[in-house]
Amino acid sequence: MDSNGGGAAQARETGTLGKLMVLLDLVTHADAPLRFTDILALAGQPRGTLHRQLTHLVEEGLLELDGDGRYAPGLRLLDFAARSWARNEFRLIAEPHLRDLQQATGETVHLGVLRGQSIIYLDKVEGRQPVRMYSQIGNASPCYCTGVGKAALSLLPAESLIDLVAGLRFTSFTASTHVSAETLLAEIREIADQGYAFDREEHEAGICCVAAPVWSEDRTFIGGISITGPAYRLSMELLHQWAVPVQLAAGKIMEGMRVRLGPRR
Amino acid sequence: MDSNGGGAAQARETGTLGKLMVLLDLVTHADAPLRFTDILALAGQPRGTLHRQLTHLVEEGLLELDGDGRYAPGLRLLDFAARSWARNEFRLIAEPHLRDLQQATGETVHLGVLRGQSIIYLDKVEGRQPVRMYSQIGNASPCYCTGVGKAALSLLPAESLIDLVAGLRFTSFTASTHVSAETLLAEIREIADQGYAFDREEHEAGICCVAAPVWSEDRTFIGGISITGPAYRLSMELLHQWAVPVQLAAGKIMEGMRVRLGPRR
DNA sequence: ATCGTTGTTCCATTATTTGGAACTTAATTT
DNA sequence: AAATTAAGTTCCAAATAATGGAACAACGAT
Repeated sequence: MDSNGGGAAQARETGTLGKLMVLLDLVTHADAPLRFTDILALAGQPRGTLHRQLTHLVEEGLLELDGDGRYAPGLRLLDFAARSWARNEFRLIAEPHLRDLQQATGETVHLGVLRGQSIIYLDKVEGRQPVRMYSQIGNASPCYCTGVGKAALSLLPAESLIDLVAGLRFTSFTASTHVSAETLLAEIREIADQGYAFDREEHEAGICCVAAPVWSEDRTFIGGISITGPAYRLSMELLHQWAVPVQLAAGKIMEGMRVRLGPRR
Repeated sequence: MDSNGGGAAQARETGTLGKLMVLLDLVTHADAPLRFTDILALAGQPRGTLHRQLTHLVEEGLLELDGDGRYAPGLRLLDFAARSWARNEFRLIAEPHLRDLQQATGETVHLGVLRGQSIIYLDKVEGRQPVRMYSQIGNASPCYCTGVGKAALSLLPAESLIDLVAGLRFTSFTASTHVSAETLLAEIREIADQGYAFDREEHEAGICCVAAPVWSEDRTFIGGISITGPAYRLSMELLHQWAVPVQLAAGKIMEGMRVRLGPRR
């Protein structure tokens, strides 16, 4: 369902916009279009206020209201996202290297960055597999149970890391998901030392990965890349072997960023 | 570039939100990240006001501010869009039929819906290449020079059509792009009669398509599906032949919507 | 027909946004 | 290095928009 996806409905200091974004979050996180009354219960606002807010969101195309009075996410969001994705510098620079890594290993390669407590997947390159689960791009996943997430956390300065981890609410997706700050922090330290991370079926049963951290010098992007696949095919031994190419690819991406953005930053 | 993309910066009656969305449009439509001063010039607002607005957008993750003080679209937009896309009922129902159509013809198949003056592409099924989300999905294209767009327009009641066309600003993308309301309206009438539309390299040189209109009974979705490909491979004769299967697929999608959403609407 | 539910509109009160100007910081020129 | 210009940030009284309670409509079910 919702997992913890980055702490949706916190009171932010962004005035009117913040309140509207909470609503947008509510509707986009729901499993199905919501009726006015459903939102009323969830948002806990006066009817008149909520009605106007929803109307504004609909007029702007951020939400859509169907013939049965149900609110769904608006398609304008797709337009915004398509632009945001097409032009993202980090992704553009990383793409060829992701492709190389996919070629070399034959498995699916991901690029993700840390935003708040979540990893947002920026790109994905997969083999010829007929199953197209390309919904992964744009998806937000928890940072504490994904390879890319833990790799990203290993880049944070001690204090930020403590703060972030303190705010996590752990959801146990599988038997091996971290459920305490202590064990997570211990693993993060280990990852920081060795320079790569594993996901041992911590987010999804049967799926594991090796990941390496990637960052831009201006710290706009703190993230990672990973090689992901089914556990029956990817032994821990194999994953250990792949740690090297993943780290190499990560290095090339960072080098690309330096060249692209200029040396002094 | 920008084409005309649906009339970005109109003064809407959505209060604070409308003003912020204009800014978001500005930044996402730009070809590169914008400096504060660039936005200041484009938006024509007092510095203090603009600064607070941008700060709010950044705090909400809708924009991002890099180390050089340049504003880029925020990654939270991707998260919203991924959800909005994954759950879209129209797309979910259409997908298997798009797949069938791709199999039958071997060419790329698109699903798009009308939003304002633009077609927003909701899905795309292509040959052996793995789909890259957002490569086309989510993109907004003009309605007057795409097969899906003209098919969608043919569904509008006379009055809405006139209004919409009256508001168009025609951009001549190729030699065959419609540049006047008269010729466009004439073709739309023809399309309404025959039930399918062509794009004869009107948006992009060398690319043509056949499209059929698709709509949901509650008129939440007014759109179309198309088979698209390079003109050297797709003769007009071939496109004429494909008009039948495209219309059949469109029919099945509409039938699927009826079943899914219930008969009385 | 009546009642309860759901959705919409209205308007005085309240809170937020506005925009001009003063201020700080960074970059460029002399 | 000092002076000058540009770029970015903060402040606050005035203008504007959001709020929320209540009254009003529309719809379904009994």
